[in-house]
Amino acid sequence: MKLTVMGRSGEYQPGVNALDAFKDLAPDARKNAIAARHNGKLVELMAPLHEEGTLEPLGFEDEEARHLLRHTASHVLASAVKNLFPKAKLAIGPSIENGFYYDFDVEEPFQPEDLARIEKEMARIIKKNEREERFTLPRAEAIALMQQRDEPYKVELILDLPEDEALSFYRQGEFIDLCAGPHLPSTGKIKAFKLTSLAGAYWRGSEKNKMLQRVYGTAFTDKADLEAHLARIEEAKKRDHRKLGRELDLFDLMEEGPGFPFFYAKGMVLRNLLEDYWRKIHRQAGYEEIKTPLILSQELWEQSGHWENYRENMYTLQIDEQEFAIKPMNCPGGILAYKRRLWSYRDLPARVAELGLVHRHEKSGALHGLMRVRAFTQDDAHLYMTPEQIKDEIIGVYKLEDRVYRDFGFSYKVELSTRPENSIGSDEMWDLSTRALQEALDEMQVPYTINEGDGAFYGPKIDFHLQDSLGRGWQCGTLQLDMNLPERFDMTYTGSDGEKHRPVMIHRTVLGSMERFIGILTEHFGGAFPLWLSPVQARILTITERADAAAKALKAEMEKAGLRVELDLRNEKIGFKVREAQLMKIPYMLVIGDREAEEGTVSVRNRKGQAFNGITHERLIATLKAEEASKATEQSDAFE
RNA sequence: GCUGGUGUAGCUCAAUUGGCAGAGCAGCUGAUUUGUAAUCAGCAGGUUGCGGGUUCAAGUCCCUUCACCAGCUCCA
Repeated sequence: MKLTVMGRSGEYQPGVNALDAFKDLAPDARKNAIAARHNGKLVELMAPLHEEGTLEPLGFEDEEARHLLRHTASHVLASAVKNLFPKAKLAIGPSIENGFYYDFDVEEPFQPEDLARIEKEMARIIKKNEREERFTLPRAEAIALMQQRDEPYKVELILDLPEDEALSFYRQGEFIDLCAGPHLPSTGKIKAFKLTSLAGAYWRGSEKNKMLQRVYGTAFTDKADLEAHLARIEEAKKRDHRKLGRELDLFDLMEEGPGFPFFYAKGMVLRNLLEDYWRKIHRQAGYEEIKTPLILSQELWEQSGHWENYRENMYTLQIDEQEFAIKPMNCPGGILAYKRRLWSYRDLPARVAELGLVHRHEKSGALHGLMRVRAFTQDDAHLYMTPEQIKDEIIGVYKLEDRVYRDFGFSYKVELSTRPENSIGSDEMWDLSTRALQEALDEMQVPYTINEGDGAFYGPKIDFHLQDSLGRGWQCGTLQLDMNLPERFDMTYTGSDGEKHRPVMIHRTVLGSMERFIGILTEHFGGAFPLWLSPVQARILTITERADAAAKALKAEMEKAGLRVELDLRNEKIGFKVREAQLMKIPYMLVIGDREAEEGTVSVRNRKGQAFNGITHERLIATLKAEEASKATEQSDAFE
């Protein structure tokens, strides 16, 4: 049979493997190959091939090959753990983005010091360059083997696999694991690895199950790549919004208010700028704005279904012997506002926005800076429409979301979440709503993934996910289609036929919550916000006190133009003042000494460290105003 | 909520086998009037997260609790 590698062909017996074919046809590529693609399909290098066709060597740069290498690394980890802790039971150990993990059931949880020991043992296994040998067994023998080796979790896994299939195993020295593969031919290809952390993780991801011990690690073919990866993580930690929030005096959390963030003066400037922007684009998109109460009666929450489905997350209180709850969502209040009067089909669609402060009792372990808090302001909106208007309204919301994320320079991922277990409403309603969302996405040709069973209890939803500095995804925008609450609250509008009809409702957010969005923004820009969002846009630095008058005059002039300016008149050296302004990531430092005071100019230094001398006040203000209006994320070089 | 880890001055971190709680930065005072990332000197700053226990003696060992960090679960 004929195999072609990078344009060169050769004749082979069926059962030849990729390693042998590369030896003849692509000896150079063989060295870096950690896997191969055979007629478009990923194969391991030692797997016998039975079909003729093309064979492509895959190095570490290939994503699938990378996963394969790290999957083998997870086997090395498991085999090292079994050597050191013979009683450890194996659970699962996949490759993940940027690394791998393996879950173990051990009597004593691992300690951080254990990682070094395990790493040492892994290094020994890698040095021995043990072969990964695949073999298959019929189901009964597979179960017997795993029982004999005392691996109850593996037995449980086998019992869930199809009954008529042979099961594949990999042997690596003494170590044997139930595994679909594919793998490296031998452990020696793992040239650089590191165990990064320990954590608990529930067996099969359910908190009803036992908590196992998870060991995380990462692996590369090159030491330098590993170093670079670890350095990148260190660098990303410097962008952590919790650190920057404190350093830049924007916001913080205190022990006295777990999950209840403080916003300081500068953080509020940023927040108010965001709100200004938000109000403007919503006005343009045909929304009106309302505000509903923080506290509403328990009865209302019973009617909405929140009491039944969301109760453990709600804060409650008693007023004059009546039960009330602090709102965890804005919809019931919005619905009451809708029901205050009669509606005509001519009034629809109605788009009603609300910056609504909600409180939710999140579990203590879930809290995370501004990303996951217990009190947050959703940039909520409720859209009421006739069934015919659904698709257009979904598209309208989607376009608004897309436009906003673009304005901030974010890329995002879209997920469609379907009916969860605890839900209200009929099957038909769920079908209809889910299909409407799907059709709208398809019509706009938006790529999305489906998140089965992750919808709101009252309807399916489309979620928009943004990433933080460490690549963790956070849901910000959401678009939820709801045919249930209109039913529950008996919402109506009068149609052209004079009859009462049921409106359809969309719940949506764009930023998600002001808090989370500010957290993401802070990390995205590493605290160096674009000029239009910078709490302080410029700081005037004097060389000596002889420049004080000129500095004050410039500040007044800039403030008149609507710019946010600070003055640093302290008796300090200019280098010191520059350093402090730089650390606060202030976009423009305006230096005034004797020369500038006399000429009526400034020396402009931007955040990137470039300095421009002899800039007139008019030019300075005009340039800054232009950069601000453009919403540019890069600093202006118009001073050159 | 669960598993593991960590809590020392406003911030970043020291403190040997249990033996007098310390440094840098920030703050205050004084001197210095300075040209693009740290001027010098002095002063002050603490129930070592909270509560209990062991001990002649606890930042250090034990228990409880709170908060934070990583992950799991759950979610904007």
